[in-house]
Amino acid sequence: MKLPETTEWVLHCATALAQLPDGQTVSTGQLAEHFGIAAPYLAKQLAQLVRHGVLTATTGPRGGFRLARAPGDISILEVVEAVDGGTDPYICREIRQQGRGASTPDACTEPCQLVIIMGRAHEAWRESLRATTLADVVESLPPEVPFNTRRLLIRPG
Amino acid sequence: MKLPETTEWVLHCATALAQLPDGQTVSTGQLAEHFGIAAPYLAKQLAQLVRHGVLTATTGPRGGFRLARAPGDISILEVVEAVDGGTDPYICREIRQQGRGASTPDACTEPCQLVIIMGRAHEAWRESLRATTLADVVESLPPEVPFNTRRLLIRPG
DNA sequence: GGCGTTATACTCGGATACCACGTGTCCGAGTACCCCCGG
DNA sequence: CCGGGGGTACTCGGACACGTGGTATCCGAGTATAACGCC
Repeated sequence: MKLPETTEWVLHCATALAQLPDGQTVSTGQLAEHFGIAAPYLAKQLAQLVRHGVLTATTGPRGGFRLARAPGDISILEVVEAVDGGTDPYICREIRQQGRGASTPDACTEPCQLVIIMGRAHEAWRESLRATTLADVVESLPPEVPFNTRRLLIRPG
Repeated sequence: MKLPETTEWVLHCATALAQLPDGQTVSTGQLAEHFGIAAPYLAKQLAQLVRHGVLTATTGPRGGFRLARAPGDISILEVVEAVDGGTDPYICREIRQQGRGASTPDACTEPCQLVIIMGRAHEAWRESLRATTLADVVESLPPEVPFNTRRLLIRPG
């Protein structure tokens, strides 16, 4: 079980955007250079965040990405599931109804116990990520980090 | 983020083994036929469980697999991590120390906040799965299921 | 009839191909800005 | 000096190859069993 490698990218990008003044846009190229990662692939992931309503994109000169809402209204879960897809890691193919030991259909009115258990665990994971917002992350950073982020990402002019 | 498809296989196999009398062994072929799945690939996964100390294997005629410990001492987490590998889904490559916006090393004495958040969520997931044992699963099954399992998996002779 | 030996058949374990999804890259469509020209 | 129009350069968005890890399969090593022959 593993998340896409780009999860770290988008989390850091979202955190960086949360440190900027409202309405400030940052382009893919800026973010890629800021973190030392491949720009085209990053663009693909940021587009995914736009599609899920986490970011807002602006085209043209001085365009780029910005948070779609206030940092306090965007949970880590939203960012992670936007890039990952948000599908349940455990999928039940109802093998209890297959093969020689298949249960009768009337014994399967209740969902499989294992699905319930795995689902509870996944929901615990989601709940844990839902409890933290981008604002919380920014709050817990060393004070000099937001200062540097603003200095480096706010475009001259 | 997704678990191997075989996770469902091994969970059901472990549950089935937990329904049998102590010491009773079941071969790969029996389990494969019981659930209607591919035998060779299932064997590979069961070997994985043996390597992680969840099952015990016996070779030769009337051999096969059985639980390594009592059902009440084997958690769902053990089974899942045995087949999945148990690695953290989120891996931190420390991109905060890379690129133009790299933080100074002395600002990185504390681990990245995002790692902590993601780690907490993963631990919540693990804790949820650790709380349930195979005995709990068997307990919650309809009464006729263990009866049928024993009837079908205990070998004649 | 009892015991030792041998042959057998059944079991697991590791090594070997195949395929899908994540990874990485590119080029085209669209738009806000800026400059230039005319009034 | 002011307003409008066109060009330009910058931006995002979708379409196109590549590689790694999960999926699927096979065959060989090892062992408890069972039969058989001998004592």
